[in-house]
Amino acid sequence: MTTAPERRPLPFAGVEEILAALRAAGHRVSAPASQVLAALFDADGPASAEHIAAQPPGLDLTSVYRNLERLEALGVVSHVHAGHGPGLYALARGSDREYLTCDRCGRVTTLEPEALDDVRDILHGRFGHHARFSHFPIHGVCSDCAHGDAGRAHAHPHGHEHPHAGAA
Amino acid sequence: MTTAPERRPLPFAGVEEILAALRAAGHRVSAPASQVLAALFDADGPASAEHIAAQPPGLDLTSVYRNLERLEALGVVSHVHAGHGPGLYALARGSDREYLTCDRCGRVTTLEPEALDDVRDILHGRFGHHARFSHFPIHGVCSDCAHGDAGRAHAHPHGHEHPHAGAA
DNA sequence: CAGCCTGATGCAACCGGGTTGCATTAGCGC
DNA sequence: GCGCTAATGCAACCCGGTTGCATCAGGCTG
Repeated sequence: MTTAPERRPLPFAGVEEILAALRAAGHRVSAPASQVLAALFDADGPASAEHIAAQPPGLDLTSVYRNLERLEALGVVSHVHAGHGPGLYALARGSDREYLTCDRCGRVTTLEPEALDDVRDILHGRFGHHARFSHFPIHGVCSDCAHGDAGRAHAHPHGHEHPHAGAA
Repeated sequence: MTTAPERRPLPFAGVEEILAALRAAGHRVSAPASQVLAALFDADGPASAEHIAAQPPGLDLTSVYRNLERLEALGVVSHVHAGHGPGLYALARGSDREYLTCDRCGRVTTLEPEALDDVRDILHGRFGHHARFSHFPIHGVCSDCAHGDAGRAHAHPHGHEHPHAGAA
């Protein structure tokens, strides 16, 4: 799951529907698989594999990564690289989400893709570049951090953000 | 040098000027230091530490990283994270460069910062987000890869780009 | 409902990018 | 030329993530 995910996200309603899709794709539904899904449904924003593995009974990290990989191949999950930390995984309901991340507090803001259509148009017109902000987000400083505390913000004063979940 | 570089890039003319600045800052000018600088002047685009270390006599990677760190602290060098691979380092002449990178061929395109002023304005107006594309670039697919080969391109067919130097 | 095939698990080892500790080397100001 | 101290270069380590492999168990099949 290290390369850019280009498969279409699937629309789906609940865990059961996804488990059915897994079985339909020839996969088995094991306890870790459902726990990973449950964690993704619980999270309110992209979450790291480590965060997902830490859900109650305690999952093996390798298994979490392999489940995320399967789910991503199915179009049910996508991941984003928000800075230096671990990749963050989220359910890929409907169309591709795009992200803004704050380099100071680590906040990840999820956007509907249309919200950046004009930006994409500018980049395409000017450079012929087809920009995507879904796998590698737009970095910068969020409004809170910009004026709020004149610099470093609430969450992670070191600039070494450890984002496990952010805003939806 | 793992965090966002926010110091102002210095304008400078040549290696000698930088060496003088190093000495003025209380640093010593050793052979590895000059070799790193020479490699940066030779490269035509951002280069990885490994690439820099591979210059003829062969430098120790640790030393290369430490020199890059010093140079970055001086405002002479900046680095950009272009995807999953290693960080890429370049001379930071004048103002902050910004970057577009192609996820297919690994090409890194360097832009003058004014080239994205309108994009920054949109993002600031719409989300209050102060975007920077100098440390984490805009990802996507370059025009060559987009139509050219209808997909994967010239350089690194695996999508596992190994960018050591790109376009200036 | 038991059996079997095969996919999934969980552990350990490994990998790439980068950092840290530390003894040794060497800049450079005096 | 001396000596102080920064810089080097090696080894060990860290973190995020992947791979190998023996074991376990999901779920189709009879």
